[in-house]
Amino acid sequence: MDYMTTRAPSSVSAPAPDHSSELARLAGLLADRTRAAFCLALLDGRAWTAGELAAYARVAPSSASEHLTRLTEGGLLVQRRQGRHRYVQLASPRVAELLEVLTAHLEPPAAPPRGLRAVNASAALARGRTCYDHLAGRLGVALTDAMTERGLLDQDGGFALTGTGRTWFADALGTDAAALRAGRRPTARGCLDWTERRQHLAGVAGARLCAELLERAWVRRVGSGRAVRLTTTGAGALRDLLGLEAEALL
Amino acid sequence: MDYMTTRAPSSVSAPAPDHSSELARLAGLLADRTRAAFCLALLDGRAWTAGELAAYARVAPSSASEHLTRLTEGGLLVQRRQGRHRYVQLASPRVAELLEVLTAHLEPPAAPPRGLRAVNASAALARGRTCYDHLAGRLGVALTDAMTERGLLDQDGGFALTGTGRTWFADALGTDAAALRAGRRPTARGCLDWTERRQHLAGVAGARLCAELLERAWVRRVGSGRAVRLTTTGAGALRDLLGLEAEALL
DNA sequence: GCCACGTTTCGGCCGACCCCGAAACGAAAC
DNA sequence: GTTTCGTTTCGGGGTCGGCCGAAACGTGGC
Repeated sequence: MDYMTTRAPSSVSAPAPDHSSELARLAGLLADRTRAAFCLALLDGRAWTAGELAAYARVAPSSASEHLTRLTEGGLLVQRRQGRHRYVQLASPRVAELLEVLTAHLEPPAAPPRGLRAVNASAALARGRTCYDHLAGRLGVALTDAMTERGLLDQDGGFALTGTGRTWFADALGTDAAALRAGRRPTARGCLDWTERRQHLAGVAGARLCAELLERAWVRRVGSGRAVRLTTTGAGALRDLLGLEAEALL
Repeated sequence: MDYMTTRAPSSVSAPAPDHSSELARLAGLLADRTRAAFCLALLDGRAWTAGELAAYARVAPSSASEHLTRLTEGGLLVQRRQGRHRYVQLASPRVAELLEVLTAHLEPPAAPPRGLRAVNASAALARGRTCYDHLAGRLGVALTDAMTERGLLDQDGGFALTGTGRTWFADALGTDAAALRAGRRPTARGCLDWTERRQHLAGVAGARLCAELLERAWVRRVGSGRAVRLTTTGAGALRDLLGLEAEALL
């Protein structure tokens, strides 16, 4: 095996032990159409049953079961057994972020939706939806823009909540600064919106905002999917709080 | 959480056309030990020849060639043919970011380096190195910390350059605000350092900082790898500019 | 022109793994 | 108890893709 000893970039240290194997293993979890479909579906932040995912991805329940075991043992999903159901969910916001970064590298969607039902569904998703645990779609981007205009967010030098942004979270939403710095998760970060091709607010702040708006019924889930919709009271409240004119999102 | 008790996701639209196939295809590019090793090696930001990578990953040149073709056609690498050499490089900062996010999810390295040469090499890397086009290791983290203490960076509400940070870049480094907002690449973002387990400065600002320090010979590459080292003039200059006490990094 | 050498193409071998259906398991419903 | 139904395990078939060596290609050096 002479090629092993041929003129190598000799001083370039060892090939990072099995860092490469680890990376390959992680990527391999997503390197299958069915498993990728599972993860993208789970990106809505909710827990799905094994059967639901099997039907969604159009594979036999047995295949779905094996895939879920792999994804769980690989650390991407967590599961909870309840009666005769197996519920799975993304393991953490970090996994959601990983999926976001990967999908941001994909080609823009080529095929427009076909059929009336599909058109309606995709229109609802484009208007507003959850992205793991924060808000996305036109609603998410509009909120992010309004916060930026008000000086609550800084998108100019990166992506961060400003000082006034932190006091706004405390005063308007009752989320104080300590709650915004929970664990290692970043307080605020941008998440690329795949319908708007713009950034919207993610991180702890994005999650708190989403939870609070749902709690106050300013935003409501529509259907059983991840689509959400602004309520009329929500529109009024957000106009007061952020100067957001959002009639188009009702 | 009530959303966990769901029914069949019948109305949850189509399984996102072949978004899942696309994701699987992308992940598949990295789902191989050899290709992953190539990409991690290329994360130093430089161009490698096919033969160098083959020797590095300990595979036959023929195998390396096929892998490189796949990675290039998959969009992760770009190549340039020069004489009888084929130089490859990461396709963009976005690819570097993708690799960073993925490696951040890996287990912390289990095996400590063995052998004197390996220990020296890994010590040099831990002290300072390039991470694609910006600085990492203790040097990168120390710079980031100093900038944060001086109020040039905001790591509290996310990760962003402050107003004073932008003027600092203009005054101290001659990089004006326009140059910091080049294209869609974020001005500043955090990049998780895999030796320090802390964030260091990446994005356009991180790249400009690294380029400028190399240009002024405040930092110099050591060996042929990605390790870098602070020079004595550099230590003095950075003490003046940032109050950075960095004798340990010389 | 001829050789050296980095790279590529091709054929063949082999292991990994994705799919399914059949059967078993276990919890809930009756 | 029996039935129903979601899930899991197992075996088998087929494909995909990794690896290599041998030979061809093409550039640069002599």
